[in-house]
Amino acid sequence: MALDHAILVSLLEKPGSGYELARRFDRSIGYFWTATHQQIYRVLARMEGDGLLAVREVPQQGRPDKKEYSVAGPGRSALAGWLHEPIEPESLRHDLAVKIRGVAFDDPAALVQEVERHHRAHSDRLARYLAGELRDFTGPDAPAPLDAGQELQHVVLRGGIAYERMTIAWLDDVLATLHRLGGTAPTATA
Amino acid sequence: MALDHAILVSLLEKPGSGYELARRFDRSIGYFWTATHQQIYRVLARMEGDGLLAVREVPQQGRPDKKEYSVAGPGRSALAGWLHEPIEPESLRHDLAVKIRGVAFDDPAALVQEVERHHRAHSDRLARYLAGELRDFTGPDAPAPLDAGQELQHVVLRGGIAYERMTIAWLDDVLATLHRLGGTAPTATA
DNA sequence: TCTTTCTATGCAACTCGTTGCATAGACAAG
DNA sequence: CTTGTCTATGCAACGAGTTGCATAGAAAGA
Repeated sequence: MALDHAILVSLLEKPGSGYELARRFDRSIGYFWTATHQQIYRVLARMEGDGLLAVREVPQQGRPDKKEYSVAGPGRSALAGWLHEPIEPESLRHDLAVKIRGVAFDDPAALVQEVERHHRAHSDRLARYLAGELRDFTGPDAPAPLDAGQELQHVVLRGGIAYERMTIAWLDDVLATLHRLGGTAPTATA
Repeated sequence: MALDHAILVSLLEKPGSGYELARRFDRSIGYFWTATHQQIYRVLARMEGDGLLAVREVPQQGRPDKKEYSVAGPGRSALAGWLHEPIEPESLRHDLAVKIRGVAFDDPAALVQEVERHHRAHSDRLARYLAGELRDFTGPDAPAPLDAGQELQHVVLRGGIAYERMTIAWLDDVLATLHRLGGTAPTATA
């Protein structure tokens, strides 16, 4: 049910339409949560039906009307309640690790390109995160004293950055291991 | 569909029953994948129906009979095919990060205990992983020259260790941030 | 002009994953 | 002797998440 709460947080930070939420989930919220527009529209409809959200039809010129959602009183209470409930520490689901162990029954060299591809993808993400950090929190154009909300956004972003750095270092380790096992020289990455 | 492949890898490493698989998923495979016995039984039944697995009824004394599954030829091919397909770099789903951003609309101090609880859980996991590493790979009782399969298991375990270390460091960062915002002294953790 | 792209919303079908419950024999502890 | 725990398998229902498709107006480019 955490998508519900992610939506509540995002709408509290700024009201918006399902479409806008979907794009936020591709950007800042995407550091730690992903969702497709389908999921989002479905959940918005349900939460509005339950009275957690308020809708406002906003006519626009040059583009279709949109439904702007904002958090209603009961939605705020629901979020507050959830914040005080304990949640389980999450556990990983890492496909690539399955592949790595599977390659014991196949050719280790075959996985090198795949690992390099992931290495590039994570390096790209890291670059995007670092650019965002500079823009919003640590650069010259960032607000001088950050408010509480911005401090919290920053610490979450630092988590994303730490995750990408850790993953990149591990993928280097994986490449070195595959190299040792397969005798294949790893090509340069990033 | 990666559960299918995780099961194939696990059964190639060693054939076993659904019950045994469920326990492996709580242990070594659990470094990077989780599954309940329900999921496992359902997937085993489907894969056997598709001819990917072979079953053998094993009568046991003092306990119920079990069905020992092993990988059939088509299962091996299916795994090999998947190993050569590219997969998407995974994206995170981190409930705690949602909570952290949500606390901007609540009391930051309220989250301190929750974060400390997660800190302890990850410290415990790290300790278990390190103990496993010593036992199976780096300690005096470990096999002296590791074979390819063990090298691959080790590099995956190193990934789990790196993940837990990174997470613990980040939770320290989160606690310090909450402390700064809320003026609440963080209590000692682990 | 025609195609593509962007904004904006949504249905239908499906797979994946979780939760609760049921069964059943063997063993250990109270 | 009853309760609880461990092995071992499974059904039913639900909720979460993905994929494919459909619609529709406006703008931009070939």
